[in-house]
Amino acid sequence: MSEAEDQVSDDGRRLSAPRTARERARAEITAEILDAARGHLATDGAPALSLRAIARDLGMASSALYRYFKSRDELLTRLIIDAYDSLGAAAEASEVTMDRNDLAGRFTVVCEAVRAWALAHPNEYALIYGSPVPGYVAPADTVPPATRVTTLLLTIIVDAATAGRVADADADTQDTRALATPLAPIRSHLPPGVPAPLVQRALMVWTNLFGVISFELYGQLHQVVGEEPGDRDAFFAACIHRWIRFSGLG
Amino acid sequence: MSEAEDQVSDDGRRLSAPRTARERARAEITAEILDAARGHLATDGAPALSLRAIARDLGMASSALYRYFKSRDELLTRLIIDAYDSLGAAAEASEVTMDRNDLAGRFTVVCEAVRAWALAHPNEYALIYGSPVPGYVAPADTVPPATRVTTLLLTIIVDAATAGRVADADADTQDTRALATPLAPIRSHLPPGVPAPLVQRALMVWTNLFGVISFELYGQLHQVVGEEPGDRDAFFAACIHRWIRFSGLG
DNA sequence: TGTACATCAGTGAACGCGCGTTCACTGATGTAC
DNA sequence: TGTACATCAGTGAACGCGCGTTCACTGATGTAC
Repeated sequence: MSEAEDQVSDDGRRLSAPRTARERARAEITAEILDAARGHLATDGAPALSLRAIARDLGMASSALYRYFKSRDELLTRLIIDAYDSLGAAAEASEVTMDRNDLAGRFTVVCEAVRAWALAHPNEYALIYGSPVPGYVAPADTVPPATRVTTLLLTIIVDAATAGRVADADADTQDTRALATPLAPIRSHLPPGVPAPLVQRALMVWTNLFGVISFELYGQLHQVVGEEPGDRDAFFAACIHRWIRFSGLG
Repeated sequence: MSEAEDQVSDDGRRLSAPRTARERARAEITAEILDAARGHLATDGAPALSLRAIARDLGMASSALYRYFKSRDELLTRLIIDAYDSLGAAAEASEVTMDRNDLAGRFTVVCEAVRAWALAHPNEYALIYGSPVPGYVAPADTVPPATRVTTLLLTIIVDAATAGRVADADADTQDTRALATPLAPIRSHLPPGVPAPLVQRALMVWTNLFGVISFELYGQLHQVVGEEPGDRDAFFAACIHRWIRFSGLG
């Protein structure tokens, strides 16, 4: 690892260069396995993900996969981490294009990026935000990538608070004390001084964002919100609009 | 069917009396199969639900199950319908105990009943509100029981609106026109005259309720909201409090 | 630069398992006369 | 009330399939001298 640093190839493209042909091939085939796995994810869902089916796709013996992943669970873990990272990267990429002072704009593009990613990768979304795969327990290294989107959303709302730009949190203050202990875990990751009621509101927006997207994806909006082009977009836009006001961003 | 009406037994208990021993046995064994299935659901989740495992539990040949259910999918459908009905009944039972005029109270007990049911039946909850079981398509008769909780929640908010008890929906009116088409499906099931922005807010509360519960159940609140006794209760209570205000109930 | 040895990718057979569904059959329960 | 026939529940074997994982082996790639 310490020797395999990034290099710049002759034509100037950046690549995280595996030096030997073996390492290069290994990286490529690992990527092919993951791609094939994501293909099956999209068709059959995570619980039905089969190493043998992936091997068949790639025209190799199923036992060969064990040179790349120790077990089916390790493959699943990798897919989960990659999905969180893919979603996180998409959200972050949208967010950095916005003016730092346009808090409502930053928030809006993050919500839209999350939804767009979910609609484009429904089974990867289900893998990370759907019901857990039975019998699989996510190891600890899935946690950091999982926090990227959460962090992004909370940061925006907290940025507003620290800049003194939050709207009056009205009667919220009445449960400030009741929320101190329950919200302690997340508040320990935030700068000090963010009032608990605001964190509460931010978490509600966060859960609502994924709640709406999950309902849209899993068919729960059937016969509730129209399915014509633009109907769900309009509904989602109206959600964003109200989340911004609810969390004091605009 | 037309002959198998409800009857009252000698000791006064009401039973939907199957007249013959055969019909009685059939009803009992059907119930045992469903109970065993729910047991496996709790352990292994819906995708791994196995007819053979259920048959083993009941000490009968796996082929015997086909006298009760045409296929695994039919069993799943029945479990889904029963789960929606069980949740709906729990919510309705809580709601009717409240004073009709106490809108916030009615709303609160419904939210609490839904969460309590979900925590008590996590895998049945996942069956109906989690990622869909791959390869299974829910038939039309799962739709009516699915609407019970939704109807209940929307009814309360709409009751408030028709009684002129909704708080001013402030700047909401600006997207009244944009929401007309997207929200047409659900509004066709509501009394006329309920303003679109209010329906929008009601749907946001509805999606948020299930979003919060799903996150709690699927472990997404880990390191966000405390896990000590009462922490999640307090967080949820604070959610309810804000939903009531957000939807104009109090 | 060439050779000897170590590392690694990939094979194919096998182990042991579980699954949904069908089918011909037996024996008990219900029904019509 | 008794008998003959039809209906139904349950059996056990079988079909055809798929799965994750292990193992001894071959042949190619990489490395040290």
